[in-house]
Amino acid sequence: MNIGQAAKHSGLTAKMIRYYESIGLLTPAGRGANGYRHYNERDLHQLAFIRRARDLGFSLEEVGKLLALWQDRQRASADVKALAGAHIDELNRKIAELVGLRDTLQELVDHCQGDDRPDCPILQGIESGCCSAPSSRPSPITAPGKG
Amino acid sequence: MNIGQAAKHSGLTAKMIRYYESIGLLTPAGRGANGYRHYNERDLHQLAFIRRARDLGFSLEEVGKLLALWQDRQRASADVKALAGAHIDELNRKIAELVGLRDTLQELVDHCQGDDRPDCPILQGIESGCCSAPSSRPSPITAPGKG
DNA sequence: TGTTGACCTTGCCATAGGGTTAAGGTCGAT
DNA sequence: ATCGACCTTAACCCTATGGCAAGGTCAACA
Repeated sequence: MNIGQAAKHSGLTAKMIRYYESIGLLTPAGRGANGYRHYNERDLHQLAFIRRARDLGFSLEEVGKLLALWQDRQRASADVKALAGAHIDELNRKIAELVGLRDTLQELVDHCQGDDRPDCPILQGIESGCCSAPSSRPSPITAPGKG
Repeated sequence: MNIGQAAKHSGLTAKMIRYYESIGLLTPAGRGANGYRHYNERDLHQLAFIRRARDLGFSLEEVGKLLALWQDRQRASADVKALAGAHIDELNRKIAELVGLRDTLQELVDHCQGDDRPDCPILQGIESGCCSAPSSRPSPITAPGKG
């Protein structure tokens, strides 16, 4: 099976699969005489695993560790649990951060008339740093790619 | 005042200030005979505004719009409120997404013994996509820069 | 005067997670 | 022989920022 078919079956894109191979997340796929990558059932299974781990918000680095554990029949489930637990902690940290931002901003918005006059507590709040400013710079939360 | 001092006073870094200038977020700073940028009180005020808007999680693009509104004495506060409201919506969307991921993952973790045996519902869950998979790919949430 | 160190300049590389496009090779079918 | 659909690598785009390098400037000190 070629990369296009593997992409469709796994829910990834061909680009992603090549990228994952290039960063060593995947062992290089076998190649035909024409240079095309080919994938068997086991490869598909692995791609699907990666896809779902990504869906759960694991970074590629974490996915790599999960893959290693997945393929290690001697693994201790405690290791997996620790990895997942660390990810949950990270998610909780980000959630708390975003909630803090939202609440601060919501407070400003609630005090803004939102009419055609220029007076605006939101701008004043940003200008003067009045409201409970988040303790530190929020971690970089990138805008979604484009949709 | 040179860029280093302006950076310290605003809480940004010199690098950020140059970057903001390069992308047109800031009008180019004045230069001395030696080519050094210099900043006055008004500039500092603007830098501080940007810094606090970033702290509230606005993207640089949004900060640009906020700056324009801030400097427009004819603005309608409704425009500011709309911008802030859209940002709150975006924050809420991201929060809901992260909460969904966390809950799914937490459920898997709760079912894992976490001992030295290899049996692991977490890996099984990822493998089979058993648990309520998030409806779509989570938006890319980058890891924090480095700390 | 010479040197040292702190500061400034520009510019390139890197990050995550790809999207998009380009230039070209391969394949099956007509 | 040619066409479209597929594949290959490569390269540049995005966010927002850190890091590093090579070189110019400046103030202070011997």
